[in-house]
Amino acid sequence: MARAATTSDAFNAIAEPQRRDILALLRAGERPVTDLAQELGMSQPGASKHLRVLREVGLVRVRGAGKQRLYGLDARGLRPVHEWVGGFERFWNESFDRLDTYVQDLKQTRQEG
Amino acid sequence: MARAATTSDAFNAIAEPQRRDILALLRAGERPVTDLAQELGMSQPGASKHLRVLREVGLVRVRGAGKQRLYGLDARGLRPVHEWVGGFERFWNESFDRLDTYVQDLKQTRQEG
DNA sequence: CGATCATATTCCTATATCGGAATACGTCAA
DNA sequence: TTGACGTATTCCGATATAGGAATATGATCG
Repeated sequence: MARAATTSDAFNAIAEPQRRDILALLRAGERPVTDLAQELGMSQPGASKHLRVLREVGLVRVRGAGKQRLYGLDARGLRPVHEWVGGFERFWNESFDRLDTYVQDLKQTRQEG
Repeated sequence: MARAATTSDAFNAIAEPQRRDILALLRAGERPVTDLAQELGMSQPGASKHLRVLREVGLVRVRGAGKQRLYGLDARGLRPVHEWVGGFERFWNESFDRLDTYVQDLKQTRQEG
């Protein structure tokens, strides 16, 4: 098998830097495709494709506005990502000396299972 | 071009669910490959490959212990991820006037695939 | 040395990407 | 309708994956 689809979840969708850039831009409000493409220095089809991925994982919503289609942020899908990564917070806040001690501590008290 | 390498950064490395599982397990302390493989129901070569990716992005470090190699967590690389995602926190916590407006809009306009 | 355990790498295949170019689709204005 | 604009899709090629099987490397001990 190959790598999981970019559309399989938010983790995969935001692995692409350009898609992260798009999401960041959309915090300022809704925008049409061409706007995003120009601002981020990518082609219009390129932007459309990235937006399709973001839409499929639910990180972005579209709304027709005349000739244009306005893309807007829907950040709710990022919450699980934030929570998962947040589960490691104590580990990057600890110094490595303390981390080693902590690890040894765990080894000794691993009886609990 | 193809998708960015899984080893290009933490974002890509943690896009794979099994690698996230490995990292989660390692919070309890260092572990040898076979241990991880068995606990997560994957093959030994499979675990080794995932650990290689994690090591290349610096999320994991190894230390030889006799015949074994103990893998340990180095979560510092997750901090940038946490911070990036955290930049959207107010958007999923917000009461979301804009989103609500948008939803009402949808009811009036036509659907979108 | 030779045997054995622990781990890493290689080879293979099916699949999925990203980007560019060309093109199709959709909507509005005259 | 026609034309023009905004956007989406399709086709293409190069690349890279995850996983299984087989094998290679490494370390320890008798």
